[in-house]
Amino acid sequence: MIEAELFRVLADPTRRALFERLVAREMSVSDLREGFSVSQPAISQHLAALRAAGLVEERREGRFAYYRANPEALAPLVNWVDTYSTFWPKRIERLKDLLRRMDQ
Amino acid sequence: MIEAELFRVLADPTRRALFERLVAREMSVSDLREGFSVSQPAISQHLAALRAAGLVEERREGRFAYYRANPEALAPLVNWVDTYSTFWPKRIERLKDLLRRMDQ
DNA sequence: ACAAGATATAAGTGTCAGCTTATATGTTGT
DNA sequence: ACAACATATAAGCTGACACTTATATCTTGT
Repeated sequence: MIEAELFRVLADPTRRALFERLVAREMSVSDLREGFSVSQPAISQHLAALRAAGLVEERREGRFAYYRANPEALAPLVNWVDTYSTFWPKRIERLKDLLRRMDQ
Repeated sequence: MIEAELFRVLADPTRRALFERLVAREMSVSDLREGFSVSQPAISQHLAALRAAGLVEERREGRFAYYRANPEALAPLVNWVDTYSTFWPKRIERLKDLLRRMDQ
């Protein structure tokens, strides 16, 4: 049942987009605001939700707050998906492609 | 963006539980009702949502409706999870090992 | 034909999540 | 010290959604 919070938190598109951007690189709240049409408090609230789920971590530096993704927190979701995605062959091919792309 | 509907539909715990039971085996709506505290219409509504997302399929037989899971519909979710959990270094190694073993 | 059964749809309701504006808290530079 | 800045928190509003009961639709057995 541990995946419940992850599903709930990641169900929101804005929150998913924030997480995705933070996987690429660490960013401040102001950085994150760019490209989103919501207010700064909304961003902060989403970050708090992601943080409560362990999906992002915060590093404070003066008046700035830098956030970065913690993909390991996806583990329960990965487990769930692995359990129920029984169509392995295609998935293996996709994983190979993915790893090839990342090796460069 | 294709994973959006999957996240939304699977965010509901009751719906996830229904899907999980239907992965194990095909069941009628009445069968599914057992173990849940919600009404029959609620079950039907959840099944309709799962069906719209392609996560379950229906087979009619007389006055019965038999549902079964279609795990392949998880593909976009699997893809998303793989994309972002691959940034988890240990998972990369695990996946590489897995693929090496499967190449033989 | 009709009653009982299985499921779906309709309509209404309450709750909650995400949004907003306003404000608080803490920090930096002058 | 104070103004500007970066972020967080508070409070209130609104829409979406999961639920309910009531009813419709279709099927089966007598």
